[in-house]
Amino acid sequence: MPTMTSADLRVHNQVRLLRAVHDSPGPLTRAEAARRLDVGRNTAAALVGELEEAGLLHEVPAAASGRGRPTTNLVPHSGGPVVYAADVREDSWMLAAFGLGGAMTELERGEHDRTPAVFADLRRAVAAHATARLAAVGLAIAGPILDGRLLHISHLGWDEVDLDRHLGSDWPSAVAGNDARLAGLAEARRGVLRGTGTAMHFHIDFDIGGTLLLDGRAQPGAHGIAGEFGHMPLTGSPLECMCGVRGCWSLDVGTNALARRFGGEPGYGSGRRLGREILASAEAGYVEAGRAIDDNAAALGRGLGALANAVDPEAISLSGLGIDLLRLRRDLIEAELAAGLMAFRRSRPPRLLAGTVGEMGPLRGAAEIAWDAILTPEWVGARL
Amino acid sequence: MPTMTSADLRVHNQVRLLRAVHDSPGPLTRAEAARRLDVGRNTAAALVGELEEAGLLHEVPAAASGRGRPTTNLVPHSGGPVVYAADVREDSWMLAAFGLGGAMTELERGEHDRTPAVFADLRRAVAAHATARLAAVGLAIAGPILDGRLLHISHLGWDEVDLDRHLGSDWPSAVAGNDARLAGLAEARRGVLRGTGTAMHFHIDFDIGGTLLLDGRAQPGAHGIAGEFGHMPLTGSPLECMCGVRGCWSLDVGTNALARRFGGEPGYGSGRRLGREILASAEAGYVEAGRAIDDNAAALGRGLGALANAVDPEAISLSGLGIDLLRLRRDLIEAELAAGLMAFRRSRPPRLLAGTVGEMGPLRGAAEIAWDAILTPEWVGARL
DNA sequence: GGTTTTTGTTCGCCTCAAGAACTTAACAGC
DNA sequence: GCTGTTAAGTTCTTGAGGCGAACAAAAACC
Repeated sequence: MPTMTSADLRVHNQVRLLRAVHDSPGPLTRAEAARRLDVGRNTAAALVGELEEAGLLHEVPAAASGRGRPTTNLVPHSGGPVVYAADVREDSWMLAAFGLGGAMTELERGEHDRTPAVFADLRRAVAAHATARLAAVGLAIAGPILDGRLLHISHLGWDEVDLDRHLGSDWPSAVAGNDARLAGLAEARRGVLRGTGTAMHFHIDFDIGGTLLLDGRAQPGAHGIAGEFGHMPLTGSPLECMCGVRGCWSLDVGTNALARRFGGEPGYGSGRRLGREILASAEAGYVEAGRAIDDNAAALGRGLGALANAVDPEAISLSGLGIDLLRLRRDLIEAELAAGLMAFRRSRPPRLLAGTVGEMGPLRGAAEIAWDAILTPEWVGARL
Repeated sequence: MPTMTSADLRVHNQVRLLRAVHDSPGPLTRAEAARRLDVGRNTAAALVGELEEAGLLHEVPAAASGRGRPTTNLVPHSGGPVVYAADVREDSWMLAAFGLGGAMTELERGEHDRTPAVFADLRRAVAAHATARLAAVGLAIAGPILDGRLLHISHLGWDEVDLDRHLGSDWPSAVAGNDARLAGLAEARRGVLRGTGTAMHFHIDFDIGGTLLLDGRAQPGAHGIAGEFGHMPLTGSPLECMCGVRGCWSLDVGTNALARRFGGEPGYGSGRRLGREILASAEAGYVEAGRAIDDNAAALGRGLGALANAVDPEAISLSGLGIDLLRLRRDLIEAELAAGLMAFRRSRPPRLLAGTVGEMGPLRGAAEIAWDAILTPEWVGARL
């Protein structure tokens, strides 16, 4: 609970108003905003007026809907702040701009050579698209980020890659997060998990990453490296994992597990490709491939059940391969999930949902954490 | 972010002041409170004055400490609100009163016959000690509580015991929580986890219960039944658990696991007694007992490592048998914990701490949730 | 006994949101 | 096409909150 004086109230309510605009799925009218914030029409007028003055919001006449005097829609200011978000994957990257409300404009994308040189590319790209309007940069990275700085991505051979060193400090407040966590955040803010209290999201690719979502916030943990659910021994694999632990859940779920089964080489690239082929074979009816998919789905469900005992989520959403598994073997996943649930919980299992944000999940999540850095009393207050 | 008007500011700051008094480890002076809340001395005077008026706080002259005009200590009002907290265990119960700041007064305790009739006893006890000052009741129960109402305690044969039915509704705002969760909350508020951001607590008794603590709040999950970490298959046990799942961590950790090893009957009572005897034997140097303790400790550490990968806690505290295991085999627990951690995390393992609140942890935690129900703008505002 | 330090107290100032009363701009019905 | 209804916008007054400045009080220090 922060200190607050009557003067701080204005900024407090202005932030609430901006958040309402940002979070609103559709266009938000001034009258509706007043209702949502539970302030009078007069107060809303004052708030909006000052935000317009500060170049943070713009009013445009709204199409009349029904009786009554028509109102205005609250839209981003043409000169207002934007955030850039980048998604750095194992072999490619992408940079996009996001306005208030979440409108995306792709800026640039590229491949990279699997060395930290990608961050130099990114830096160049941000500089190339620099604007005075740029207010924050959000980064999604396919690996754990310790204390917001140090990357440890074993399959790329990145051992203690220092983000600060590679990115420099010429950007306004850069914030970074794990891709799976940010994908989950995107689902919680703009996808299928919107409005949930306690939820989990899992992105299934060559392995599993995930996050715990509480009231629309993705939990980072003490050092920003929470969410490695894939590296818990939930399904009894006897193998040793690249992470240094034996028996990880990820050894049984994801495209690496599929590839390994057919003698393919597990790995982020080849494993993923082979895994996709196996998925296609299974869909085409090949029995062996189908069995592999079954085992993958079963292991997924079993692990989710175990986690549900600990977390008691209202809903669990999946992305990546998880969406395919859900499409092909939902019954199996749900059966195994139930088998992993303590008996008394089986009458109220968590809802199991396919993510709706899509491939851009990490990017959208990165935009959200960047906006979170902006939509604070401090930043808005300084902007006037 | 709640709506706030200038009139709400008063209550907001009054709640902050009461919380500061409640959370302060030692006596809190008015001057120090003003600094902590970051309000002026004049404002603090006004806040305290109104709270004294409302019978929520009392000022007593403070012993002068160093230079300067002496100030007053903020202490509970002699007619102010108290909360009652009850701890209902498998065969006994206890009721106590807690004042603002956490001062405890035991009211009554008793055995029970392992049927829900205990709640009638409890109801009688609360009625017997009824006061106009009673503002809320907190309940710690040794089992999961679904949606704050339905108990499912398999080893007692309680299947869908409805708390509301057994307790009636003649109490002011009763809140209930799982005992392990509340023990963790007590550590986070008044024990070894005070001040942590992301932390976990585990109470090890005949099995394992726990909770995730974020900024001093114990996470309840969607239905209030989060925290059953003991019912995840973290250590590869082949056995079937009473909870209905195979391979639970709890099958390898806790007094039941010790008892089972020596052919004893697992169970909350006998298992616990036998487990304690084995612990004593191990301390006395008996080799077989020592091995059993070793295995228990190793399984504990291994599970904690797995969970730390997912949660990234800054600290993990233990209570119950966990304190003994930590005392006897900390090295083993830490080694196994490290082995379960992803390699890159091993340089920053979570701090592993023995809880300091003690046996009354669940009771103190129950008092905390009861006070949480009181120290809100709504309640304080209504009280004037 | 004077000085320093810390705190309590009083008073004027500025800001905020609320509420009431009024105005404006659409739609609906005849 | 006119009038009534409905929902918003606008204006002004009002009460409350916290702050800062100036002053008073009560202890310790020298």
